Amino acid sequence: MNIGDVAARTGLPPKTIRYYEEIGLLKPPRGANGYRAFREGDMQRLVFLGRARALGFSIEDCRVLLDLRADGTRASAGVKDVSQGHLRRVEQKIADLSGMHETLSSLVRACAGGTRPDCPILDTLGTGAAQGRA
Amino acid sequence: MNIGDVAARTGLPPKTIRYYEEIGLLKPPRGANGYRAFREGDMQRLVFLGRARALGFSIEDCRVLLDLRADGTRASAGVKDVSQGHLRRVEQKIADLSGMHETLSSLVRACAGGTRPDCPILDTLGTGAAQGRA
DNA sequence: CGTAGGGCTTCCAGTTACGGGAAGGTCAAG
DNA sequence: CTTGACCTTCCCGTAACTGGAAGCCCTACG
Repeated sequence: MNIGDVAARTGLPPKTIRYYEEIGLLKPPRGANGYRAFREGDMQRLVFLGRARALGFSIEDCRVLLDLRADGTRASAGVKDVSQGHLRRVEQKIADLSGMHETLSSLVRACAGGTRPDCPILDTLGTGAAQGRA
Repeated sequence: MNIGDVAARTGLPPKTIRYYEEIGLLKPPRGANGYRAFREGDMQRLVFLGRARALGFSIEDCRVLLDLRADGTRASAGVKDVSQGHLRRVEQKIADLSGMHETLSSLVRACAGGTRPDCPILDTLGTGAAQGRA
């Protein structure tokens, strides 16, 4: 299978697939013409990568997960560790963004938005750091 | 004031301050020795930048906000536009991350985590895409 | 007065995970 | 045999810095 077919089937752009090969996530053999000749197993790895990336796993996490999958034995513990670590980072990010969201939405609500020269948003960013929580 | 003092007072690392100058966000004059000589106004811009960045505004957003602030007249409308745009992007990000969080936490819950060779996380990532929502 | 230290300067490279685009080989169809 | 779609590699650009090297400057101490 050529890269175009694999791209169509996995939903991953050819550029991304080449990149994954470049960083060693898969090693499709080459045909006589120099084209990558993807096997079924390469496709499976790419599907795996696409799903893991969609869940926000980093490339390095994906590398570890692929190794654990290939390992076969004692996979669960490692996989769960990696996933929990990622889950915690996601939770932290959500918390950070929620904090920003709260402040931002209160600022936007407080701003009249017309042609008035005084803007509570600029005031808050520029001078005293006080800001209401609603 | 030298860059070290400014860094201490604004909480921004010297590297970051130099970077902000490099991309044109401020232009502190130089002393005879080549050192940056920060004025009060430079400090104020940096404080502004620090707060805006902490709220997640992009550098380009910050540039616009600083311009609007310097402009003086008709600031509110533009500032509100920029802030609302940013707020929407933050909301989108939270939504994306919440989706990941839901799937991830259900997967982690489903994984026994011991030395068992079968792992529902690997199974979900590797084969059929079905996954319970709780 | 010499030197040791800390602070300042610039420049270069690396980070994450690709995307855009150029230059050029290959393949199937008409 | 040419055309057009596909493939290849290579290099640059992204956001917002951070780390580190090489080298100048300034203050203080003995």
